[in-house]
Amino acid sequence: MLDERKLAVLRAIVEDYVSTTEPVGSKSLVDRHNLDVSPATIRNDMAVLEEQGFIVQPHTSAGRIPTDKGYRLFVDRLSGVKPLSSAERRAIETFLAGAYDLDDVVMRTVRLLAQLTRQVAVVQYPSLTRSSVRHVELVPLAAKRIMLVIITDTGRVEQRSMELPDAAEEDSIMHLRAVLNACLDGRRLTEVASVVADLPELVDPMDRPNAAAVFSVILETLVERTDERVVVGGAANLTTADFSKGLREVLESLEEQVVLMRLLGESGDHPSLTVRIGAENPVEGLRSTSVVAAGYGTGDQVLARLGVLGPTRMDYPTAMGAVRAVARYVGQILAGS
Amino acid sequence: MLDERKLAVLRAIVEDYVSTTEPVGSKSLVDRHNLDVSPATIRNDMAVLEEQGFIVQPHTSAGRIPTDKGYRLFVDRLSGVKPLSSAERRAIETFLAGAYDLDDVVMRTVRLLAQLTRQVAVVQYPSLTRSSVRHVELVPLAAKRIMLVIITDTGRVEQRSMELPDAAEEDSIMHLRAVLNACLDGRRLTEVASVVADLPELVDPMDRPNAAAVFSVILETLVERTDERVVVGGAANLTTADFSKGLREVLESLEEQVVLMRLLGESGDHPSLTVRIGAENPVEGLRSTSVVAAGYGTGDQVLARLGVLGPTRMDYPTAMGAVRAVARYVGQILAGS
DNA sequence: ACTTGGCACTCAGGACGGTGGAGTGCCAGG
DNA sequence: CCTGGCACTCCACCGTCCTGAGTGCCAAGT
Repeated sequence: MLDERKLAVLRAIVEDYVSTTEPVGSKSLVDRHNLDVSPATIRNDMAVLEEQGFIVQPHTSAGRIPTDKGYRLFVDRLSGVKPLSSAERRAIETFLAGAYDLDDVVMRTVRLLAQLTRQVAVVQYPSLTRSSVRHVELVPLAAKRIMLVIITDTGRVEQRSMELPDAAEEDSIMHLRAVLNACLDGRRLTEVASVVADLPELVDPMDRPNAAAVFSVILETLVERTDERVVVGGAANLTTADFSKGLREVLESLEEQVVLMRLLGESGDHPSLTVRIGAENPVEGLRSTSVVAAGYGTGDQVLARLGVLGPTRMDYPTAMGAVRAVARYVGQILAGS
Repeated sequence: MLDERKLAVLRAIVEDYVSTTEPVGSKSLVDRHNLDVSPATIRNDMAVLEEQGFIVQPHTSAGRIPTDKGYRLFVDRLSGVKPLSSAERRAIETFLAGAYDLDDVVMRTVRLLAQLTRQVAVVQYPSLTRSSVRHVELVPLAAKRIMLVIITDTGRVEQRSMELPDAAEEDSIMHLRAVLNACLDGRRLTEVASVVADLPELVDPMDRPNAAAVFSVILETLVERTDERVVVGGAANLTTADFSKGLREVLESLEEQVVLMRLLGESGDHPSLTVRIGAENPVEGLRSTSVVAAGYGTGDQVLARLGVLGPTRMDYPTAMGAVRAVARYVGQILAGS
């Protein structure tokens, strides 16, 4: 149905349109790429491609531009993942190696991705539900007020200050802390709920009310709160691509955590590259953008996802290369700390 | 030099221009506001105002628009701070009251400000240098690796994972932790440097190398690192105001922490409202924007600053009202937690 | 059965020119 | 010092024309 040349034509159209931002016509195609046929032939091919829905013309007698479906075919069958230059690889390594903090890693990653791809970068913090507890700390702040700090093996630190029902002695808080650490240390967060249910028995009856309060906050923080943090960077890159009035819509979407999560793909269990093009996108208002995302993690374990967002007219091979490479390096960094 | 009426004219011009985005002429001025004079008179006044540099015409025979100097005069002498409606006050209260976390407070504040003013909101985290230590926690992660967590009285939690020179027993870490808390608890961060200098003597000689490492990281984190965190929200509001191509520049500036700090005003010791108009702005690239900022804190203590950023053509009275009100409420919330 | 050159056709976008209207500056008279 | 009148300026808008890039189709060639 689509012979070899027609595919080549589609590829050429995508490439040209991405680099020039202008509808591409049969003439300019033949001399830019060395297709050994005449413009007329190309026109026939283009007519077919258009009929099949891979390209359209913005108006009669203008060049063609790819449709979402066209990009999809391009990504699936016509283009590979462009590997980074060695200079870029080194840049990534040195840039990420300097980080000393989970926050810092995430921040640097966002900047890096944005700079590498000249698109908007989106990085999700290592998922809470996939990490395990490394330490629980209770810090007395006032008579009836403590701060709860939970540290995970991925380096995430969740903190929450809370009111206690009863005034508590330093001792009883320390005891509670010991119990918590003994029972929760090393547990996957998904197990926490069941473990916590059994805890009250281990606590001095006097302290039960306080303990119960703490337990419920722990559950709230670790289990119920799905709020996975997401960081965005490089929004300035949106100005290059003219979304005309849609820009506002895009910027607004980027400020909503929930939207960003859906964007990266809630499933996200496999580390491979995911590409969502235009209307494939689950988010209303980002229907004119594409997302290239990948999971990252330590070893085989996928902790979270990261990616870039840009206009559907995006340099997919490069974006995919950058996302994949960065995801790998971030995984290494996290594994090593 | 500028009589009463000329000032009224300037005020009217600013108000009209802000609300319509269009140059305002003598005719439309007289019937919109009830100045009891003829357009011709107004024209004379406008000629004077223009000569003095308060207004300009974009081109001959168009209306006038205010200059930075004009806005400055408007803010200083012609407009008060518009108090919020009671509905807005209630909205602020309920919205902020729901926060359970410093992070949460900051995030909510940003959203609130952005929504209230329809501008870009900028909120700085409570300054480290102005807070005091409430607790220091050392969490063993591996044989030679610990996580250092510092909690301040403003609710900020700074964390940092670090490598130790020697493997350390749980005991010696707990001891170090006790020493640190005994000596640092309640200290202003500015005092930390001198206190830490005396610490090594209190530590078992065996543990000195590890202790030294920890101390130096504490200093790095609390003292040397000026990196005050700043959060931005409502960037989508920039699209309404047409900066044309300057938009990219503005967005880029907003992604740089350092720039944002300078924007809010590094001085920032007084809690009162600060307005920076156009070229008054210290930041290259934000010369076409204005910033309305205020300090916030608990009681008389200024912890940090927050504000909004928008085009010079901005509704100053409203923005000032919102910023002032939000700053106060945030102070209250922080004081109460 | 493709490919090719030729040809007529379409249409967005830039250049040109005219017009209307909002706004101005200036002046002479109240 | 204010005011009405008047001539002037120039942007924004509108229709027109024109050009060029690009197309679809067809008939001829391989």
